[in-house]
Amino acid sequence: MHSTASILHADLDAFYASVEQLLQPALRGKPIAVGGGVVLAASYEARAFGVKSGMSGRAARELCPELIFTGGHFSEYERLGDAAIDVLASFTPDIERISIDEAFADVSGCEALFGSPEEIARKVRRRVRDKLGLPISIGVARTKHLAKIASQVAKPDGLVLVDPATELMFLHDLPVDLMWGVGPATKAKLAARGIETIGELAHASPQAMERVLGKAVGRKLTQLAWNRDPRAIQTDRRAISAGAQSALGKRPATETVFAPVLQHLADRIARRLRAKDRLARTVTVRVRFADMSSVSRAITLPAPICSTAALTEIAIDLVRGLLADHPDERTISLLAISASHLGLEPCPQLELPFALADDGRRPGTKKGRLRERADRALDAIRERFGQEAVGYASGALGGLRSVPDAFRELAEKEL
DNA sequence: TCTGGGGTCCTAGGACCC
DNA sequence: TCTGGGGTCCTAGGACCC
Repeated sequence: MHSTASILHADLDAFYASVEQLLQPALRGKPIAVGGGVVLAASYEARAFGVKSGMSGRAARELCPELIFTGGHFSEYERLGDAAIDVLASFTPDIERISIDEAFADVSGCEALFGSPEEIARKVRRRVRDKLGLPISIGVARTKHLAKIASQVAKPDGLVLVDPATELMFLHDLPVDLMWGVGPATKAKLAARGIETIGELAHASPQAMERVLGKAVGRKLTQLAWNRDPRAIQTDRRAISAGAQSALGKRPATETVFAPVLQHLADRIARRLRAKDRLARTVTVRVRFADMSSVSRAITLPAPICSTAALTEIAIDLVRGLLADHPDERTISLLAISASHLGLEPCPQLELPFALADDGRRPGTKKGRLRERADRALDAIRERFGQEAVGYASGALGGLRSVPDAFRELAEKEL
């Protein structure tokens, strides 16, 4: 790790909402929410009323009667997010992108060319403001963890540089839940022991922390509380799983309900896998019931898959078994599929037959190959004529999709 | 405020092997 | 009759992040 503060954490402020206020000047300075049925993003003016992303539109309106809802310019989010990261990348290639609106950069060694880390941060902020019209907050510190905290403290539209000489004074006064990895559950466990600041966590017994929070979390948080963060910037991170889910409201737990939804979810995932020549060996399904409790089932296959049909059948099998184990649950509110154990090899096109049952789940078998070909043909048609041109069970879902596909895609990680 | 969607990592227990 | 210990893979659930 460096002894100087050369890690930047840059984070666009209320990104989707800021883009809408940029594109629609009438919305500037007003409480706005992107979305309708559900709040996908809220402006700072709306957040002041307690409006948060994920909230139902109705709940948000109750908190803030003058809230303005707007549709999203999803392709603009992608363009502007990329452009902001490009500004950062014009100073250093050592960048780790966390999401559409957030990235780390290590600018050690850039001093001669561009000035101190603080000067670089100022330039980035000015350039993003001047060229793109968007507010971006930046934290500068010696470690990733502290830079991230600094950018949170800097928000909105600010810059915070943490001097290594006084970093613990800065860190230890802050509340524990500003730390990466401290959410509601951990915060409550710590509060129960009288720990509310990062300094109090730092001075607690490490053994006690490991007992209360678990070995890994206890150890990690103790280290981070002393700003001992060994993580370097990771420039190319690929996803280790790909999933899709859909909230259903309240629907009966019957096959006529879950099968078409699972087929749609499986198709979304399998298409992404094929597009990147990836294969999955483990399939996990999750069912959430009416009371919001959820249960999962997983299976690891002897050979990996990427066909929509195979993924669909396996998911349906798993959900059938899961529901059979929960006969009292008659209502489901969400279905999810996740594919993991991702291999890199492309789906075989004409390969050797695997010595396995010809159930279509093995890409190397005859049936598997036919499915694979049919899928690729559909993928090609979608590529040319749009995602809705042909598809599995597209009609069966009706008005189910509460969130537009374009919004889902923004959250997808590179496979 | 009855709660979207895409991800990552950790834990604990069981199966199985040597 | 009782029974060690380490390693790896798998499953289910929980917590967290953006």
